[in-house]
Amino acid sequence: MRDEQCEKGDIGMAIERRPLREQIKDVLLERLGRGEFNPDQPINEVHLAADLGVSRTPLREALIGLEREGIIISERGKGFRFAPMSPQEFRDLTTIVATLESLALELSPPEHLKRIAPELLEEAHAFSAPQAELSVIERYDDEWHDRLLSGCRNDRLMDLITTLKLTMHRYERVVVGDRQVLERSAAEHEKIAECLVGADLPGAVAALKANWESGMHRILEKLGAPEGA
Amino acid sequence: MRDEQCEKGDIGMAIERRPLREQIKDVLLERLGRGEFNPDQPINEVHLAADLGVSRTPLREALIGLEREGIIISERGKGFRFAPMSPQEFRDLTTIVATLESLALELSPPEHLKRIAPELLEEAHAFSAPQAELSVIERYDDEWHDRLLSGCRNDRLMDLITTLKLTMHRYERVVVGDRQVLERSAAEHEKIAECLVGADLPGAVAALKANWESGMHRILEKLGAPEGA
DNA sequence: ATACAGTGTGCTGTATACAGCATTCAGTAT
DNA sequence: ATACTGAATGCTGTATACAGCACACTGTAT
Repeated sequence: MRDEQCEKGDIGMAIERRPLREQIKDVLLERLGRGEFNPDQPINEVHLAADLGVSRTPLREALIGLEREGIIISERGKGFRFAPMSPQEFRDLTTIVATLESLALELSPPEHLKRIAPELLEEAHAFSAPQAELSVIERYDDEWHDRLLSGCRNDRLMDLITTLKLTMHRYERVVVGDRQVLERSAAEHEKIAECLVGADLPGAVAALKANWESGMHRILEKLGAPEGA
Repeated sequence: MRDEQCEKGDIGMAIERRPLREQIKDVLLERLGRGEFNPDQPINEVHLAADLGVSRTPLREALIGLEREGIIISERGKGFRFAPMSPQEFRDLTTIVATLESLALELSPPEHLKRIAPELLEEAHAFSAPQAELSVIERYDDEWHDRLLSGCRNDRLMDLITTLKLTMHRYERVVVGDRQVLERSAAEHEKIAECLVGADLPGAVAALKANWESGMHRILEKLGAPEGA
């Protein structure tokens, strides 16, 4: 952790100082994304702080920061733990994010959507190309959605979507690397983009919601969860 | 702060121990609601901790907890401050909450809505009654909306709505006590309830959104903000 | 008068210490 | 063997200490 800090005194380099708690949050999220922590796993502050090379104080502050994002839960006397995962939670989150992304799309200026629609379509096509590298594919979905919503000027909404997606990434990791699943995703992106090219916003919104709905089913299937509510 | 803790050893009383940081959060929210803190006001941790009778550590933890809820902002080297208020932020939040409440209403079981619709209508009428006490009126809006959405079983959605409303209460305090404004609110509640009594969910959703929209305009007017985006 | 450098002060961010709590283990009674 | 009680241990939540930073003020140069 300390090795990653910028060296003080370098000339010409903008020194960005971030609180340790923010840096710790990033590291924990990265490790979580790599599967180093399990759902419902208790966190031993002393051990983890030693592992990260910091004292317990900024670690606790980082964990409290992640608590509100649904990634960590805490209970007095028992400390912090990684949040459990459940199919119901995933359904709940998907419903919310689909609605919020749809809202962001609706709030986007039409001229902006008109401008980016061809790029979005081209990228959906490119993703389907068999020569695309798998490591590129894995990040494709988030970036495509980011670009789709890049016109939305409601800052709180975009912040909220980002935060909620952080929580959902724990579930999505189940399907990373499944090429067939991601190809279906690209076909759905094409559908959305085609609607935008044709200036059919309601159609695009409906296709976006369908994209989330089918994505939810794919992941629930992988989790071995029943389809019902 | 310490005087508010339960005495250890009382017989027959369930001892609920909550971390100090959670208790501090509650106190800060209450004081904020009473107008004791101003938007954009810096927080002196040493002074505030002394004022609350605790050490800086749980206060910092509480502030970090409130940061995610948009009530506090922090910057390295400058500490914490109460979030500024801006008409644009209020617009953004209102748009989000209106959408999320509408989603919650749509997710509510129809039989539940059918059952509570008459109560909702009755309460909207009761609110219009001139004999209602002003202090009762002030809490009316939140409680009415809570009951309206009491059938929604998406826990994350309800949690999110509650959180976002915490942030919005800073703005709504501007109009508390304005009887005329709140009477218009009740008329809008009646309209929503009437749609539910008539099993017209789309109509209720539209009326709910209109309720938020007009509420937004009322508050923006009070803030002296222009109507444009 | 204005601009710049240095110093002092108060505050912030983090490390460490300590008291209390939750859990586990050992000993005793039935 | 099982149940209960008390002690030990590890961990959590909070208090305190300390180093570094941000800002205001003072003195000096132009």
